[in-house]
Amino acid sequence: MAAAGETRQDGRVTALTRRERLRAELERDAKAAARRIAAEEGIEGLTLAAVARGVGVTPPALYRYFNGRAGLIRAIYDDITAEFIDTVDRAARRQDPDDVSAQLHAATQAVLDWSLANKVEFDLLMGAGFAKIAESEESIPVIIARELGGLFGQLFARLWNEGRLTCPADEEIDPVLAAQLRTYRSEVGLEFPIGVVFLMVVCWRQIYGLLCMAVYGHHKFAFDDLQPLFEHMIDDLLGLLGLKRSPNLRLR
Amino acid sequence: MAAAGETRQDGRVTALTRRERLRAELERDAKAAARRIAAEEGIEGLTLAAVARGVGVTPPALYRYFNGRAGLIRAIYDDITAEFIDTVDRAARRQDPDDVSAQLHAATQAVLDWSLANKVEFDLLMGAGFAKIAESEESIPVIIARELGGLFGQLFARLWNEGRLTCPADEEIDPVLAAQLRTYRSEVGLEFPIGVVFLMVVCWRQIYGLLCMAVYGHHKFAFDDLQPLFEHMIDDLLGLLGLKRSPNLRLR
DNA sequence: TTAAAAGAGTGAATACCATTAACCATGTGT
DNA sequence: ACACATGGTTAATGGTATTCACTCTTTTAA
Repeated sequence: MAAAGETRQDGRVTALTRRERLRAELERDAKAAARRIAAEEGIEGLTLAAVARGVGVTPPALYRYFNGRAGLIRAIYDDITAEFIDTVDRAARRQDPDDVSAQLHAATQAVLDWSLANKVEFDLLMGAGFAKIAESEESIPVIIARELGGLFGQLFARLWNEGRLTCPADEEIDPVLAAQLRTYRSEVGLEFPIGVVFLMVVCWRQIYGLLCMAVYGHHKFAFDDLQPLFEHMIDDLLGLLGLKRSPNLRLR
Repeated sequence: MAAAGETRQDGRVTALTRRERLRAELERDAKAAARRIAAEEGIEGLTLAAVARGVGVTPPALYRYFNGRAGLIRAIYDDITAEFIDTVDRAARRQDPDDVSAQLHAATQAVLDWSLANKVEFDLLMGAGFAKIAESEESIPVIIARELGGLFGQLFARLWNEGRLTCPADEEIDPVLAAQLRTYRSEVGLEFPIGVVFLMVVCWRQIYGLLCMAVYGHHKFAFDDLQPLFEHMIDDLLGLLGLKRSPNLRLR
């Protein structure tokens, strides 16, 4: 019976005790159930009771795994962030490493596609759901900005280093805005002039607008498919960076 | 006691019976309480029980006034829409009637200011809250777009009629996008070429992005005050329309 | 090997909430 | 004065989060 002596000092294989394995499984299943329910019913329909039913356990049991409903949401928030960043990162890496235009294009398209395919998750990461999580936690606000900003920032850095960007000089930027850009730069860990940071923010502001239009759909009555508007936007933005649409774009 | 014979055939003064007056008052108070609670607690904290407490009545009584919680939210949605449009409209009308630049600028600033001062309401009108209401109701999706689109559309119409706009010709626009623009134009009731409609949508996409950044605050860690970014944006957008910032702008 | 400790689940209890139904008081109009 | 519509009540149902006390099992240590 007690033949389960897997736990070795050298953590070679099956270094997990039975309890740890079951715990990991239930935690994984609970988060999966939570995401499925949230996607189907919306975030307000995500109840501990429903998750408990989904994994065949009573609601109080979930308190051994998450800090209540808020803790569960926070837990899937972290998963979703990782998944989102990974998706966008993969889309960029699928391009020719020297084709920055294609990488920017593909990454942006991936952001739109993921957001449309995961509306509830988008709301949690970058919409109203974010605000609720952010007010209770301290470290949250920077996560998504740092990860996504870092990803796009690498591409902007390459453009800057190649001398292909035209952007305002430090002195031309309004002092208040300049201070904000410096804060952003240091939080995200970027290493180019704030004029380039300004370009990033201008691009993001436009992308984000299209994203919210797509996800929240208050113009859905006319713009059911936002791809045409996206095509125009991406050309605009690439132009702003002195680029043209790459002929070698690979969208999976 | 029954001396309340106000109801005349000619509805001159006090054409309201006692019951009607009390009903109107409670409905008004309930909606006011609901908006106060929503602003303080967030939309998910808006419960019928809390509203009932606020107006000194038991929860079931509110069912005589609203179709449950969803009906109450729908009711304040209509109020909020009217208030929002009125606010923006006033800001535009406060300008010189011939100064279209100032009117556009002031209206846009008013949109930002109102959104920041009424984040929960913004979410209801143009964010995640909208999507939830829209899926149950049919007429909803067009309300805010028609009202706001009509308001800005008037100004774009003047610019177009004065021949000051440069925009793509009908043939230059991607057919799918053109169809969407025509749908939008007819729903909102605009009367200029779809190239001008395209300009409107491009502007709105950018404004909306800044709004969502401001309201949902996922860049708040660096851009606490979005006014500097707004200033840049408004110059960009006015430039896109062949305008310059008006020296006669009046922001209340 | 065996006993203590830690962990993970349960059921019961509390306290909210929405919603419906039955019922009662009162204002309204004939 | 009387019938009726209106607007409120209480009670009941069923859903939710959360805490607590308790039990069973696994793990760990003597």
